[in-house]
Amino acid sequence: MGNLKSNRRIEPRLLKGFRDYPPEEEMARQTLIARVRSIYERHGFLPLQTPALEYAETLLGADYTADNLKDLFGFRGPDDVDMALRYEFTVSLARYIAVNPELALPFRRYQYGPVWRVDKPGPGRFREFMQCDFDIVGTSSMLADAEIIAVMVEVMSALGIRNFLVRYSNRKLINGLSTFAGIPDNRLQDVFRVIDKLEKQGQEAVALELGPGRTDRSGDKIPGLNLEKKQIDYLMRFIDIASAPPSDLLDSVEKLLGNIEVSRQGLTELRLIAQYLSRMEVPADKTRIDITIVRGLGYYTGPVYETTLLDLPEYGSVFSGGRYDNLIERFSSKSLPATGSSFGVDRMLAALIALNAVTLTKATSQVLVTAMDKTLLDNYISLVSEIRRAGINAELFMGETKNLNKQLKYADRIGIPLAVISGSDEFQSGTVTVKDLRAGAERARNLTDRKDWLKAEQVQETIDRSQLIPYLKSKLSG
RNA sequence: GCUGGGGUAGCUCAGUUGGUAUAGAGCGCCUGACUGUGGAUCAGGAGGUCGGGAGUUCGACUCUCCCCCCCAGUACCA
Repeated sequence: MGNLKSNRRIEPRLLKGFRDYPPEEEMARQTLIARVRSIYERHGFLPLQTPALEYAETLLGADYTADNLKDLFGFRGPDDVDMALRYEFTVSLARYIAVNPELALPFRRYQYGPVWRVDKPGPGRFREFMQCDFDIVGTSSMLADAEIIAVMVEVMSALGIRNFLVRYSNRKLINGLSTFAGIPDNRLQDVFRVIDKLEKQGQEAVALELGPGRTDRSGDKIPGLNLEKKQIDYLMRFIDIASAPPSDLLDSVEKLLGNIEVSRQGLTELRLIAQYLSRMEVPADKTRIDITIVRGLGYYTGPVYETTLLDLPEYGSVFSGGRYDNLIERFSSKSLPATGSSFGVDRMLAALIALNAVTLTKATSQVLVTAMDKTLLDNYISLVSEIRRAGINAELFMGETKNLNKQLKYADRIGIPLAVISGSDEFQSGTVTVKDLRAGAERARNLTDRKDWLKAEQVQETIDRSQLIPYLKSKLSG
């Protein structure tokens, strides 16, 4: 078994929509996650992890078919079980809550990790990607929704993003409007899906999709919902109100929908959230009610939230969510209100990179101990150990070469800032040489002559061996 | 999924109407020089079955068909 030898060379390739996370990205991502976690935990959210694989029926509901299994990474696995990779965390959260009835409610939890979807990959869009959620389960209070929004604002700020806006609304506004306009409940989801395109496709396209449909730029036909003209007019009139000045936005909505019970309830909830946000001292310029926000997804029942980057509008919503009060109905007859929000880690990271809000580094070592003389190996080993004991990240060069040349090049390429050089000269005089590679790179910019470049003044110093640690520390803090 | 456009070295691309293309450039990479110093410079070098398969032809990177993959728009997004 396993010993069959084949000379076939395997092409090194990745599955469609999958990718590697190179060190510099992964380090930036871990920093991002650490910042986000600290905000979540400051608000009392607890970490929860759930398995990547779940029963197909857990993810899809009882009446899934083999066809449904193809819509996600689903398959018949070991023990003849139909299983699938999770495509989000919410269903797993619901399952967790359903099997842990003793859980103290409201339950605040956050979860991050990879999820998998069989989508067409695009720029910033993959089949395996990192998602980061946080939710409050077990309360209908608008206080929870306000807190979700407040956390979103804090997270964005903590990531170093200044120019963003969290907009929110309430689906109940349109729920009521639709009843009023005679749009059947089972079409509501479609209506939300179409209205969700407002930002990207514009009012005309939305009006067309609510009606007969339209043709996209490549000439492809997009079917419409075929609503009656009167119904479309109602919806478009509502959408028009969105451009009213914020001060009397809600009053305008009230004029149009104030006599519809559901809509009025939605209005009340929106006002409550705004009130709570202000009491929480969430910066007023970071949140705004925008009644065109609806979210395209099916399960939202009330307030919905979206975050846009004002400097990168093409990124769309980078952090969004809403209230979904039907959370565990798949697993229990009980109903459990919940609200939460999530962001795609990779997309957020891409945004941070685009905004220059992160620095990418390729090295974790701060010091490279070079090794040019085999007979001094013991010396090198104790040097690097000593540096590490002092709490400085360091590595000993382990390549095949003795060329100082190559060793410094190695350090330069991955961005290790300092190199410790210790040949026989230094060893005999009880000194070490420390080279500051960053200063060297800076200096090299204006030099074309190699002799000048080699002079190395202000770029390296030979110091007493006993002074090494303090010297390194002062270099690194400066 | 649908519509459209592409696939030539690791990357970006060039390659005249099918035959001096057993395929080139820049960047990158490797080796060496500059006597223990990353940059710059100079000199060498490795690397491609021209996405895969079938066909047309005396002959195909260049033409035809099928497949795969990539890009753009759009749909779906639980």
